[in-house]
Amino acid sequence: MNFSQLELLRLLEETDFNLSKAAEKMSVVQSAASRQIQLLEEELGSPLLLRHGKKIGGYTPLGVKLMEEVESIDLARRNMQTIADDYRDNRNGTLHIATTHTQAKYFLPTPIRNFRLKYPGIKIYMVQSSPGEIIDLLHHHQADLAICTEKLDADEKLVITPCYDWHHVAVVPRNHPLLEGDITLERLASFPALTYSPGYTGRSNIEKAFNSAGLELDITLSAADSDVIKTYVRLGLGVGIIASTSYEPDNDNDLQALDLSHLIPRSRTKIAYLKQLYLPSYLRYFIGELLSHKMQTRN
Amino acid sequence: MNFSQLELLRLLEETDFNLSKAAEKMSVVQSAASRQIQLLEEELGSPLLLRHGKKIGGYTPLGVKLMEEVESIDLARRNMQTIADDYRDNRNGTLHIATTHTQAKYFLPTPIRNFRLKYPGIKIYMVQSSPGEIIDLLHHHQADLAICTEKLDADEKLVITPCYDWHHVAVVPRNHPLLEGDITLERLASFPALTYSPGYTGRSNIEKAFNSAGLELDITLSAADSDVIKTYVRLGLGVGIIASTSYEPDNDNDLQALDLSHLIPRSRTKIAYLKQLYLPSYLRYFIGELLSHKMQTRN
DNA sequence: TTGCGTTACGACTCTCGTAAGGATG
DNA sequence: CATCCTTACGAGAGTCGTAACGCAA
Repeated sequence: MNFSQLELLRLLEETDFNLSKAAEKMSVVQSAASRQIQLLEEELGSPLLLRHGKKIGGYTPLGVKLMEEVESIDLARRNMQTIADDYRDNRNGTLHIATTHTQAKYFLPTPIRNFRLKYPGIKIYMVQSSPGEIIDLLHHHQADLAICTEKLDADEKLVITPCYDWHHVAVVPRNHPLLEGDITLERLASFPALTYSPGYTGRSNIEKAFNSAGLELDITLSAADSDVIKTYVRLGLGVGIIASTSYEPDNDNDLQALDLSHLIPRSRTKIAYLKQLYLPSYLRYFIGELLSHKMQTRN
Repeated sequence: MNFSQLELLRLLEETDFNLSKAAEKMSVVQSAASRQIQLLEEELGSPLLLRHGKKIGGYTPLGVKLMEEVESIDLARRNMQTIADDYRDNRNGTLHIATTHTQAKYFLPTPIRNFRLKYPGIKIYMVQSSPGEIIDLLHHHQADLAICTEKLDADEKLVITPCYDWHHVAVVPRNHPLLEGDITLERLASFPALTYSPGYTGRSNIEKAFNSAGLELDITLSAADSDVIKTYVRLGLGVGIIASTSYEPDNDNDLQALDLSHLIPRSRTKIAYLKQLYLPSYLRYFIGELLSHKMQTRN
């Protein structure tokens, strides 16, 4: 048994059990990969892969059980490298952040600027994606840190820390009829609405609010990103419902924002990382920056 | 990085950082071991071992950090082997039990007999030792399961399950003056006592009882084992204080047992195993036997 | 026929063991 | 001077890549 064999076994899952592709990811030829898998199966005394004819269909039940241990070994090995790298020179390294548009554009700029001042040598990779995929990226070691609002519920493999709370605002062009009179869910529901796609940035809380009031929101346009929503609000398509943090008075002074915190439950943006993952010093620092920045966030 | 290098690094700790001995345990020559350690250090980019001249003094701080991950890898690899073996044939295997004399002689015979009926192919190795050493055996993977009363307190690496409760009895030859009148701590303390060595079989509870009563017990003889104590009680050296389970009416009818459950706190015998360790099916069965047998244990 | 996994075999790389060297107490 | 770690080098084991084969859609 050796690390390459286990890595290969792990890569099979990511490649839909295509040995050729897994071999390529390991920079070896198929035949070598085939042989290594066979050696591992021979050593353990039972087949680990289901073979339909000459096609690999998946793990055997034994294989599935073993994969838990393989994951654990893989993680520990990554940690060893991380620890050693961090020890040798904690000013270099990489930081892979997975987050949504809203966080990337409106929350992260300041923490990242502060972080760069202290760790200019760290290369930052930011992946923007949907909350569901962000979680996947964490689990597949393609991101060190996730920052988002939705889909971060109890997950025993993750450490999840609340970062900051925020609420939604309605944005409308100046002189919009909504601006006259009190804001209620009923009045909001009487206009066409523009807001986030399902699964993004507190969309679930918006639905919760209208559903429990027995109202249905007429959503004309769903987008993953506040800027798209604002653009179409400017075109007069309806009332935008976005995160308060996404309304920038300086740039958005042609729009007016209306506090909805009394109508729609507040949302909580969280930070998540793998529980067993070793955090190098710069990553701990960055998390500290995120958590301290939340204090200054307007509510 | 490969498993042998990590195993070698781990063995250094067990051999007082004697590379020659560690190499021997791996069945390789010193020079090969030396080279492998160097390759690992080179790969990680920093020294892992403190070298005083040409002598290895211990791990570097980096080395210490890495050892946690090495332990984790080692455990997962053992688990893989166990899982595969268990899957291929769960009727063969080995069961390493670490326990004390008292459990081995008076508690385990029945569960082990029952276990053998179901799993005749499993080789049972029983190590008798002191509670402190029993814990060590678990941590060093030299025992799968520990059964004892003392020293099994909260340990985050262990799963500890209560097995059965018992109390102490005083044993004396027939016609001993202690037999006339009520049993009190004071009267007990007035005779020379024979009981377990410190750290064995509820000795801590015995001390607790006498200490909190402000009494000092005159312990003439301490032994690790109930049979030795009974032997000297028969010679008239004094009053024996042993586990109730160690008094066998059939064999010990020349002695009389006096219940001390109202004087000395009850003791609890526990089962422990490593939290991260995979338990093969026969081991889970054996634990089940232990836990169900406790029901039948006389109190 | 193309794609994918397995088998066969020669070339190469890597690790081991032997043996000599050097440091420490 | 005995113990222990390191260095040097040749022999051997193990892995890889090329190439041919087998099976399925």
